[in-house]
Amino acid sequence: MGKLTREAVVGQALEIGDAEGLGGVTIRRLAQELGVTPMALYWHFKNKEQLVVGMADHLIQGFVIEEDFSAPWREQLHELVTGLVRVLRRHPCAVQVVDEVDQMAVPSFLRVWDTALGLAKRAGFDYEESCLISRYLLQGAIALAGGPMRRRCPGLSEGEAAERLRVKRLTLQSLPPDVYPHIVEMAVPLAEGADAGLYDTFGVDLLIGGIEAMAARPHR
Amino acid sequence: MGKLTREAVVGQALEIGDAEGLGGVTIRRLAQELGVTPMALYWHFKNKEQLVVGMADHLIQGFVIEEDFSAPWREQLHELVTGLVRVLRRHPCAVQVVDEVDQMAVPSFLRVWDTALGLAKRAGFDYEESCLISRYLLQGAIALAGGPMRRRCPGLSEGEAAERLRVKRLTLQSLPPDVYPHIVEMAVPLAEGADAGLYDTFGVDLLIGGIEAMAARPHR
DNA sequence: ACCTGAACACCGTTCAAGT
DNA sequence: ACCTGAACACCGTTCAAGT
Repeated sequence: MGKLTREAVVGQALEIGDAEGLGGVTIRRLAQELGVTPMALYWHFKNKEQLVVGMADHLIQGFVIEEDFSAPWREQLHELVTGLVRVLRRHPCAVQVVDEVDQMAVPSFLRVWDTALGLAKRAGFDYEESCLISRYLLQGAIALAGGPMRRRCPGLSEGEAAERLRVKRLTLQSLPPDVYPHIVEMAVPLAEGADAGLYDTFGVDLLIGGIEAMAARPHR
Repeated sequence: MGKLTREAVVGQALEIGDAEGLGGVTIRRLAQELGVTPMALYWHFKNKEQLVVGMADHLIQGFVIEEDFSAPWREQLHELVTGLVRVLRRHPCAVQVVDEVDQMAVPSFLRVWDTALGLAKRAGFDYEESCLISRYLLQGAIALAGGPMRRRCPGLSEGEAAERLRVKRLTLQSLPPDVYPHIVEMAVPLAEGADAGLYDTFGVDLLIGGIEAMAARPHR
């Protein structure tokens, strides 16, 4: 039995989170799977919140965009968003983790944020606006990574997922059509979610498009 | 002691949630404050999840946008988003509730969604795109209502909030400037969050702007 | 129909103690 | 420095039973 390190704990936590959702990540459960007492974890992490911060940091680690000052800012922003989405997609529980955590406490997230801020400034936005823009972008990327309706459900098998989807579709279809006409009509695409490729490109274009529109209009 | 009704339970739950955050809303706590056994609540709600669904439904209840077919769709969309943001702002815990709940299980949320879907169709988007657009809009509105950094912290007094803000600012300012140059530089606006008015109008314009950009470009 | 009592299987965390 | 044991104050939920 190897030593109990911060990385070992975070790794195991991510494994549980990916398999069963963040709800399954528990100090006691974690300790059990690591062959150790629950209280052992408290030497490595101040509390559970810090454990989740560790998970989030590990997740985003290794995503670095080099600031290429020759490329136009819109392309850089595009790359930033698509890159972040791709990184978050690598772990099923990533969005759940990043959503719950205090993002300002996650170093690797702050790095991404810093880059976004720089790009917003370069695009000509002032201080306050750059803050909004950057938050908007990162939040948007996370929402995109939550992706085509596959949200909030790590922790169920192949067949279970298909069954769940069928139930969701039927639920929507059996809604009263006079009060939810469009939802009933579009029950199929709503339940299934869009094609992943379309979803991503469309979503990113939407985000960047909104920002470009703001950049183009006259500031007071 | 009046009777224990669904509404009484939801009302008390919202009161706790507004004062201390959704984390304070507990079956046992709720029962205690209502002068009743925890198990009494299980006659009125199948489980805690359904309680939260009830909270969410109550929150969005009463927000209805009449479909005005004479107005252009962009104005209607604008009104939809600003209206939703305003409704969510009425309760400090609203965003937390709506974020956690399975939105498809909340009737009043489905009504808003249905309206958004109809407007997207009217704007000329096809089925799949309308699904994306509508999700994007509602998710965006919720994120906006989470607002200028006031996120995730119902449940602390006036002074505590000010202190927390000061700490946050200092934390950001004392970050290593060589690795987080822009964050350190913009620590003040980042920590304080933007002016609420600017935040909302800017955010809504960003959302609608992105959609208009997509509507204007040629579809394949 | 509406609520209680007792019990089950969980949580996070603290604090003193061991090696 | 690194981990354990015992205890505290919580959770959600089930199930049989009361009125």
